[in-house]
Amino acid sequence: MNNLTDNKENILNCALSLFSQKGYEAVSVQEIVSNAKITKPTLYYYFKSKEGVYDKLLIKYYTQLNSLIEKVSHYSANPDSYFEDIYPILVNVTTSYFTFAKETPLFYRMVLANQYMPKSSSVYEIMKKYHYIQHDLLLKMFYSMGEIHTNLKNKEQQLSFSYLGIVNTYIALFLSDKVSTLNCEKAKELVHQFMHGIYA
Amino acid sequence: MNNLTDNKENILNCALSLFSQKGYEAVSVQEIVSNAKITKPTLYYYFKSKEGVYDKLLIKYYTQLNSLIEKVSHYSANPDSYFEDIYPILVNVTTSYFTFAKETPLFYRMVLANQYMPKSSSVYEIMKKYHYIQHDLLLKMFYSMGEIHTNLKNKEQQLSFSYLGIVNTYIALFLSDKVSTLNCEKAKELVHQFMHGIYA
DNA sequence: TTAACTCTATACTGAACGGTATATAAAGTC
DNA sequence: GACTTTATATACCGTTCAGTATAGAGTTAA
Repeated sequence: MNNLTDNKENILNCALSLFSQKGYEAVSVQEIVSNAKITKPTLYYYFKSKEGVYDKLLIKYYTQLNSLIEKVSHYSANPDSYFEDIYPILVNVTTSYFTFAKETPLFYRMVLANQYMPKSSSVYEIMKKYHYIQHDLLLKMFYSMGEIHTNLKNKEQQLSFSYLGIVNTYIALFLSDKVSTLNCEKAKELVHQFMHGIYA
Repeated sequence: MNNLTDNKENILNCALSLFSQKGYEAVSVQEIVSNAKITKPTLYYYFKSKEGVYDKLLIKYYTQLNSLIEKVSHYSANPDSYFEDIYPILVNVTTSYFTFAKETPLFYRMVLANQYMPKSSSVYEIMKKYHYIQHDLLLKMFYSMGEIHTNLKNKEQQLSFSYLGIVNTYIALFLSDKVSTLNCEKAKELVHQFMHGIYA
């Protein structure tokens, strides 16, 4: 194997699978290279360290996720039209999350695990750089909504976190095979529940 | 140190702190015994293995959490009285979670991390025995509610998970010092939002 | 052909890992 | 006090850990 792209990608794919299944700490470099069918110095040649592998892996996937959320989370107010105001934005954001999770289930398992990663974990600081960008985007979005909708004012943070909390539980259910679909209908359902409560 | 209870408790306390901060895999037995100021054979005398420490730790705390939730999660219907039906049950359950998290913040950080623990983690099977009991209790509660309130019917699972998702995000915010209080008012606020949506 | 650069390997490093063998100290019982 | 049981230690075990030194293969340009 002498192709730069193939080797890097191969290593990242093996690392993704292993980190996703067992967590970073429990996966050894030896295990990654065994799965990738290369030797350790090759991995170190490309990535310098185990953490280097982790860093590049997170850059690769979080960049995608964050771009996706960045693209759909801009709130432009239409307070007089329910179907052109908060509702469609949240449906779009939710659908984007669902789409991403369906396309990259292994990575999304890592995203879920990262949500509550212990702060003294050896890779917390690396993870932090990428993971919380989406939080900022969502928070920004809710602050925009709070400017127009006064009953959201001063609740932006908890709404933003609650919303993401619900999205993540839906995705976790899907990834656990407890829910068979994650589509636009599900997104609408989720947003409807979030916006209007359990009776609606 | 020759007191059985003191040594066991001491070891468990050190393990709790370390597991909470760094995750099980990243904490070595040497580190635990150094913190506990004992030697390894002493730990092995009481707990047989590193996993034994983990198991006993989880039994100690999950038993408390699960009992607490068991006690307050029984739904007895009062559909004609809002303040004697779903609302107060959910407030009580939420308050119980808050109380537990405030009393045992270190352990609750572990609970949060356990929520999305990778399935091939070496301690997933141990954790699973204790962690999901609360899920079952909540699910059972929501099924009871769904028998009386037909608009909850067929949504029990996602409501149950969504509810816990929100509770956990509130607690996570508190544990991250992003929210200064977790009291009965906060619980009411959470339940109100959950039941009635973001505008209410 | 040679030199330089890129890529991949074998063999190795010292430290750390979970756990163990054995001796001894401390506590309990008769 | 003698004996038994419980509790704690020193020293050790084989394996695994992340990472490294060095050699060699392949490619390219002069």
